[in-house]
Parts: sequence; C-alpha cells; structure tokens
Amino acid sequence: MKSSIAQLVEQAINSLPDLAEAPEVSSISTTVERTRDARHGDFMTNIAMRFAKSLGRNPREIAAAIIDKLPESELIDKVGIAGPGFINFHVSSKALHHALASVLQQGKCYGHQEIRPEPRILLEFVSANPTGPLHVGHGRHAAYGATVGNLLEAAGFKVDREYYVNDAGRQMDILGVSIWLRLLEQSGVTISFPEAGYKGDYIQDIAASLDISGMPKLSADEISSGLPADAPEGDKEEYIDALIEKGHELLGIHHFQRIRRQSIDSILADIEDDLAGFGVTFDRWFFEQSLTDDNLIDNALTILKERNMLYEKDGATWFRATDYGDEKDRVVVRDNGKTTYFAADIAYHDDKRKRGYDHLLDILGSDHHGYQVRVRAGLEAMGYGGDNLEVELIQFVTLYRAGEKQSMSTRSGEFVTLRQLREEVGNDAARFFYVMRSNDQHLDFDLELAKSRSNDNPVYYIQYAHARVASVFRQLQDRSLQYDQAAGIANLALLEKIHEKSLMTTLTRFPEVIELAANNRAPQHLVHYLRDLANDFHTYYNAHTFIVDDDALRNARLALITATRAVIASGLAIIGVSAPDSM
RNA sequence: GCGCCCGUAGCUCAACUGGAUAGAGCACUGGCCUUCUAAGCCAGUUGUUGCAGGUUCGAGUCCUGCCGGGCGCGCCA
Repeated sequence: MKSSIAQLVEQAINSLPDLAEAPEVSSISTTVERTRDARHGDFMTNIAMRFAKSLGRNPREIAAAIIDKLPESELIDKVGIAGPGFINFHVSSKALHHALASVLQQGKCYGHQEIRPEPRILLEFVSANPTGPLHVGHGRHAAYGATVGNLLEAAGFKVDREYYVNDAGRQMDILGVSIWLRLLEQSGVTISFPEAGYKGDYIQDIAASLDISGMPKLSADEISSGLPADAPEGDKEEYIDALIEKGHELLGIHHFQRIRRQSIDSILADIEDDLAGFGVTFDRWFFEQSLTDDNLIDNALTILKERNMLYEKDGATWFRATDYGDEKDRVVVRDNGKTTYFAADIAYHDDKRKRGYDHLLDILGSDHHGYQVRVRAGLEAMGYGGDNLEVELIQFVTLYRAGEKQSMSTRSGEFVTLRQLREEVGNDAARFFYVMRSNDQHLDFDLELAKSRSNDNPVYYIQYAHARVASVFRQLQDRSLQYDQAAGIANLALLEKIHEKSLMTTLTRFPEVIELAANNRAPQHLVHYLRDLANDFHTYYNAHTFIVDDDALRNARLALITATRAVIASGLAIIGVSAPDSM
C-alpha cells in the first residue's frame, strides 16, 4: 500500500518537467511514511519540502502541483496539504478491503517479499567458544541472530546461518588440561587444580564420559614434578601452560589431542542440542581448525604479503591495519611462529566471500566493538569492499528476579545457563524477551514477568489473541455454524466500526514492519507491532460480538479475525514463538 | 588518556534514519464483571528527550563542547 502511494507520487512528479528534470533534485527519492497522528490521514510524504529546499521554491506550491498531477486511484479517498508542505493521504475503505482479502489469499506468505538471488547474506552468530555450556548472554545472541535471519528471509534475502567454532588455540588446550586433570582425579590421582582451569561441574561430567582406552597410566609425582607454582604464590598462566606442556609430554600429542577433541565434541554437542531446543539452527558449523588444516590462513597471509600489507618487527609479522583506519597495526604471526586469532579471522572472512556470500553479517558481543575495524581492514586489504562486512553488536543481559539483580557469576549457583533459563521461563518467553529490546540497549530480563500468565506479559497477551480467534471458531462449531470466507470477503464493506477499521489498518502495516525490521536488523519493531495488533484485536473483541445472527456480517467479521490470526502466527513464527490455539 | 555505544514519563522501553501536538506497557486515579475465555474491560493523569551551544522551514534524531553510565584499547579468543 505504501509503495503504491509512492508510485502515484512519482508518476505525478514525472509529469512535472520543472521537478522531474531539475538536476538539483535528481538524488531525492520519494519517501512515503505512515503518519504518526491519524488526524493527518494514513500516509504522508515530505517530498515537496525536500524539493523546495534544493530548488529554493515554496514547498506548499510544489505540494499543490504534485497533488494536481496525482493519478486517479481508488486507493485514496482524500489528499491534502498540511503544515509547511506535507502531502497527506487518506486511504479508502476499498483499499483496506482489498488488503484484507489479500491477507486471506496469501496466508503465510502475506508480508513476505519475493526471493531475490542477490545479495547472498552469510549470517554468523553465537559462535561462543566451546569451553562450556551457553549462558544467558549467548541466549540473546541466539534469539537475535535467528530472528534477524528469519526477518531477512521474509524480506526476500537468501541467507545462510553459520556458527564459527573456535576449536583451535590455547583456550582449547586449557579445556583439555582441565578435563584431563578431572579424569586423573576420578581415577585417584590428584594434582592441584589450576586457577586458570575450567572448574564447572560439566568438566567432571565430560571427564567421566571420555574414552581413554590405550592412554598411559600416570602418577601424581610424574605430573607434578618440575611445575612452577600456581596462583596466588606463582603465575596462574605460567602454571597452566606448564601443565599443558606436561600433558603433551607425558600423554603424547596423540592422546592429549584425543582428550581435547572429545571434550570439544562433547561441549559442542551440548551447545547444538541446547540451541536446537531453542529453535535456533545453523546451516553450517565452521571449525577454526579447518582453516589451518586447509592452508587457508597461509594462503591469506601470502596474498597480504604480495600486496605488501605485512612487515616484520620484534620477531613477529604485522598487518598494516592502520592503512585502513585501525588505531594500530596488528600481529598476524607471533614470534613463536603461531598465527593469531585475527589471522584466522581474515582467512575465515576471505573464505566466506570466496564461498559466494556478498554480504557478511556478523553478530558480535558489544565487548568486541573494537574488533570490527580490524576485520574490515583485513577484508579491504584482501581486495574486498569494506561494506561487504556488517557487524551488529549485542549489549549485555541482566537477569532480574522480583526486582533483584541476579548475579551472573558462575559461582552464585543462580541459573546462568541458557538451558536453565529455557526451563524456567519457557522457550517462547525467552525468545520473545530477548528480542523485545533494541540490540544496542542493555537488556533487563524480568524473570517474574516472563513467567507470568497475565496480560502484563506481552508474550501471553499476543499468544492469547491468537488463541482467542481459535476459540471463537470452536464456539462457531458448537453453535453448528459455518464460516464462509468467500461470503466474508464479499461483505467486507459491512466492517465499518472504528475498531474494525483500526484492525484492518494495522494488518496492512505488516509488510512495512517486516521490511523496516529487516532493513534495520531490528526485531523489536516486529515485537511492538505484534503487541499493537494484539491490542487492536482484544479491543475489538471486547467491543463487539463476532458470532452474530446476520450471516453476511458474521462472515465479514470472521474473515477479519482470520486474517488477524494469520498475521499474528506469521509474526510470531519470525520471532520463533509458538502460536497456540488454546491457552 | 584515546575510541565505540548509551542517556527519553516514577519504572522498563518505542519513536520508521530530519517531520507535524515525543508514544506504549507497568505504576497511579475513577468507573465497570449474568457476555465468543475477567488469564479482564473503559476512561484519565504522566515530559526542560542528561546539560549548553550550533546547523534549518523543522532536531530526541545531525555537528561541537561538557556531565553521567557501559565496553574496549594483548604477540588472548
């Protein structure tokens, strides 16, 4: 509806040579927006004012000229000039009825755009290190990423979802050592557990489940001999690095790697299961280790070297990140010969582009904000456009229980894992609350509210609207009446109550909301919209009876609430929330 | 110290990328329940958009400087 009006305005402008052919305004595109205030009509455009600015003419005169040339359309009831030069449009009832009929005809597809082959988007999100179960912060990444993916698809983009698994590097060695030590403990060999090790209960569980066939038997003395002191007397990092060395030495690289691999696999399986249970799935799990195995890091560094983007200093290899706006140059190969995480990320993003993705959308924690400049610099140095990379940052989550801030520390014993949150408040409330706020705002997650089964809880309020429609149809059946949709569509003109117009208008906004939310990677727009829609429905429900004796009116009303149910279901599906028929 | 993000009603947050009189929910006040679900309903009140300038027809939104909060500033990932 919005784009149709924009087209009308453009046709009018094109028939006005002094506007259409003026070079000053060639870059000005026609934008039509919903009015904020219903008294101004349904849609408005500020095009006349923007033309006026560039041309130095009177905006109201330009507006009048545009209105004069506006093609006849049954979409529009009334057009007017207001204020400094706004053009306001009042949509006709007929247009609303057309829109409603198309909701019913399109069903699940309503509001979804045609698939466009380009650009292909690669959406990377969560990508939490496989060192333990996901916590509530990762939950926000999962819910946000999944919803943005759904929104982009609804907006017509081809999008693949990917999880980058940091299975290489020192953190994984620390994980391996932690599990190895617990394993020894369980067989009666006790070594003081490192301060820097992973201490969670899940480490014990994984240790107990490991396949250790063929591994050498070791004594505590063998392992402890020659180790430096752990914190607080010594340095905890030195201590754990020494333990890793020891593990390699005594167990042999092969067995140490076996423990490490099994540990990662076990944790990753748990993460995948948790996310799947949360309705979040990926097209691919990309392993950092594969970059090394397939020589992708070396290849990328070779290219950078050929382009003279690298130099040697202090025994390390540096990338000229400052040439691309970063605040300092970055190390890609350490003086010990190992490549950095950043080097891997250059190769990873290069690989994404090589796999045919035009637009790389990374969802990162807000603590990584400095990192995006570096990755973009890497991409540009590899010969890609900097705008191929888009980073969306997610702010932190704070849990509140009865107004009390919950400690996020692992020690507190309060739930901190995503799984615990899901079990306590349910997937629906969790998915909904996670995307209720703008991603660049801190999220205060109210546990009591998320669990409450009252209209204060926006999830229930919206789901209840859906269930209520189903309930009306059950009533209809109880009264042995049939819903005739064709008759309903034929009689939409009977829907002239203020609540009916309001509900129809809200339904016509759905495609615009999808587009807005997708373009801005902002699921909260959809959340707010669904609340508005549910509110319009409940208000209508309270004001009027749907199952009336008059067949024509009843079918028209049932058509309206059927469309409402479809849009609520469609919107909730994008957020990953169920649409129940009864509650 | 430098960089990025944030600051909107008593509370939690919107505001379609510069539009008209800044909106929702909660809370608060008054009225309402023989109804397709009271798991409520209807109506009302709520503002120096952190502060001070600037840009223009128009600024919560853009620019500058302060104040306050978060995060970052590794040869960690």
